[in-house]
Amino acid sequence: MKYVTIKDIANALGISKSTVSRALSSDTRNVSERTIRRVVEMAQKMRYKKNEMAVNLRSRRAKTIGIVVPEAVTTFYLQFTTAVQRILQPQGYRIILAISDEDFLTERLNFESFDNYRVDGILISSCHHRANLEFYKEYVRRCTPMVFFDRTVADLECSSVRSDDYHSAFFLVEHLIYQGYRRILHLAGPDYIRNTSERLRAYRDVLKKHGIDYCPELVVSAGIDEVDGAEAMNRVLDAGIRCDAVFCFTELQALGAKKVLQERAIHIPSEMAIACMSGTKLATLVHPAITAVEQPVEQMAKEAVRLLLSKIENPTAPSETVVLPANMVIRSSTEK
Amino acid sequence: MKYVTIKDIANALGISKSTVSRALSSDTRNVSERTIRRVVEMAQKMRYKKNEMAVNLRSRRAKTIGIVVPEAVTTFYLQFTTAVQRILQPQGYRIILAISDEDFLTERLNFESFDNYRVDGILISSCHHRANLEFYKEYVRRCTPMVFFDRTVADLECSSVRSDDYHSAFFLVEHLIYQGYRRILHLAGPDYIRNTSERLRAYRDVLKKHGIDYCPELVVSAGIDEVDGAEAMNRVLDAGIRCDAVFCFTELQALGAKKVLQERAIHIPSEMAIACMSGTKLATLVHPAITAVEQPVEQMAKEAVRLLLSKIENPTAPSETVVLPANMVIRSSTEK
DNA sequence: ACAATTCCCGCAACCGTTCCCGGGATCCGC
DNA sequence: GCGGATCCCGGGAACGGTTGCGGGAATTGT
Repeated sequence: MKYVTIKDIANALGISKSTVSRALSSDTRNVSERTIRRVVEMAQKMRYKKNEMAVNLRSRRAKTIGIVVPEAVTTFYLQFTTAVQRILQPQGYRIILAISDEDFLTERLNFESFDNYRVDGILISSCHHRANLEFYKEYVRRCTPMVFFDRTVADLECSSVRSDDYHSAFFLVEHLIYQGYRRILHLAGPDYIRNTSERLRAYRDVLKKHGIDYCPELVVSAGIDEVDGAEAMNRVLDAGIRCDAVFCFTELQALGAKKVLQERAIHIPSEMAIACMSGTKLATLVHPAITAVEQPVEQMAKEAVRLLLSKIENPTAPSETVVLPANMVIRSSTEK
Repeated sequence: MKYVTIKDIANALGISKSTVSRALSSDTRNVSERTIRRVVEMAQKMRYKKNEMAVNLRSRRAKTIGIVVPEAVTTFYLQFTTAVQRILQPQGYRIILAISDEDFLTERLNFESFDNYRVDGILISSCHHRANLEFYKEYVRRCTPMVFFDRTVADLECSSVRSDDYHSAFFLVEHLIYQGYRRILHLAGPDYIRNTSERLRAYRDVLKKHGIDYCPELVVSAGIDEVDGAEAMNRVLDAGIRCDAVFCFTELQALGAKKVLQERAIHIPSEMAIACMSGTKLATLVHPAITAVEQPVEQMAKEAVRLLLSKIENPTAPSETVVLPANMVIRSSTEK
């Protein structure tokens, strides 16, 4: 458990620790080949491991990126994290992941912890787009390198990456209409997520475009997970509200709703279509597979990393907002 | 971007940095109440944030736990991580997560990186139970506090936590038999995962117990994910191999197999039952819901943390192997 | 009034590494 | 043989905290 230090190596070889340090970073013009060989061999023999903490303190760079995600139930954030890791690991960065568990106080704690730890930069998907606004602003003011992704925040002078929610929602709903569905139920998201209003706006705009009246009873607020989706679906059916398609805010909602439909022996898609935003592999795994809008995870990770690295290099660089197109994948749940 | 240090506070107040340090840790018997108040106020005003790296270096403790997981596709490891975080965060620990992506070289890199970083302890689920054996042994020999969980490793003098694979697999297969299924297909796991042989052994033992002949063609190796499961299922059906139930190594395999069955209009569970190990919420979300063995995640996290903390306190403490019972949840996919 | 104790605070070393600076040795050219 | 460049190496100050030790001032006891 006692770790060997460069001082130990220096003593063993009877040279100074500065030389050892230089030898280990193979600074060829300041230390002879022979010495390098001797040091490297001794380091190997003594099983020396560089203490990263000391390096970080000295260099004032942690070589670490923090990622704050709202939850770890959906695989989306993990795919994102994995993608970021694949890009940044070869560049010598460590990735720290913190899960806010949909609680904005935990999120704040996680964020502060990263900052105390002097990470080089932070990627964050906010779990509440208003509650922590002032908190974020403070960090933005202090030029902490940070980039929002997926669940971004309005009114903030900060780089962000998200997919084009409005248009993809628009196309998705319009697809339902083209398939002949008319009374489209919308399981909306909670109001603390910014995307909720975007998707609702798209929904209304599509109806207007196609001359369909907007019925308030066809829009129900339904949380984000499968329990929320199932409950909402049951409420609607029990209330006798007539509809022939469901447009869900999340994939989990859709799975919950789908299960309710199947248990009630309502056939998908002939009696009721189902489609959702935020689709992942899950939507393809079930039967029937669900038509969904999928976020371009890899692409988002790539852009987020690019923006973050640019902020790290120059904290006062102008912010950038990247909006990526999302893919709509049509599957059997909406093919009449 | 320039962070305030205790030295800055000391200068601003015209006192020494030792006093500031003591005041900030509210060392009441070595610094006066008045000074503490002045320091705390000034710290607040100057937006001082303690540099954790410096503290760690000095105290020689990173107050950090590293978790190495094989993949982040299944939610199991994230639930585990979330659970660990919930236990350890209140105790002032940070959690670092590294994803090996089922690659043992990446795993090695991740592990070494944690060690270089002098984390207090490491929780690891191995992605290959043989490839890195010598590597692990070296760390065990050096008394690095580490605990294996879920995918554990044999022949290693190290604490570990896993669920009782053999018995739960046994019960699961036996359940199929009690339901009247006789020709049970086993989609086995890859041989680099230790559990593969355990589950296969259980499968054979159940058959023997019930006097059913073991047919080699009913055991096919099938990777771990849904693509593997679907391919294997297709191969078996195309080869005309007769069976009336499928016992899957993983949940994803089961979902892949289930999809193939449904696409071929083979009814579940009347024509073919399906059951799997490593079940999560996913198994409940699909229709019909899949009978599965679920690992006691929270319990595993609790035990893993307990074992790890004990190793951290006393690195030479004797190792312990904890085997927890897993739950079998019977669902409609196996009810004839 | 004086010794003993208590109370605060500053000095300086330390954690393990990097890196600037300076100095001795060797080499080259003239 | 001498000035200057080049090559290696050691000393020591950082990075930002914590902590043992010691000392001066204030308080207490007799």
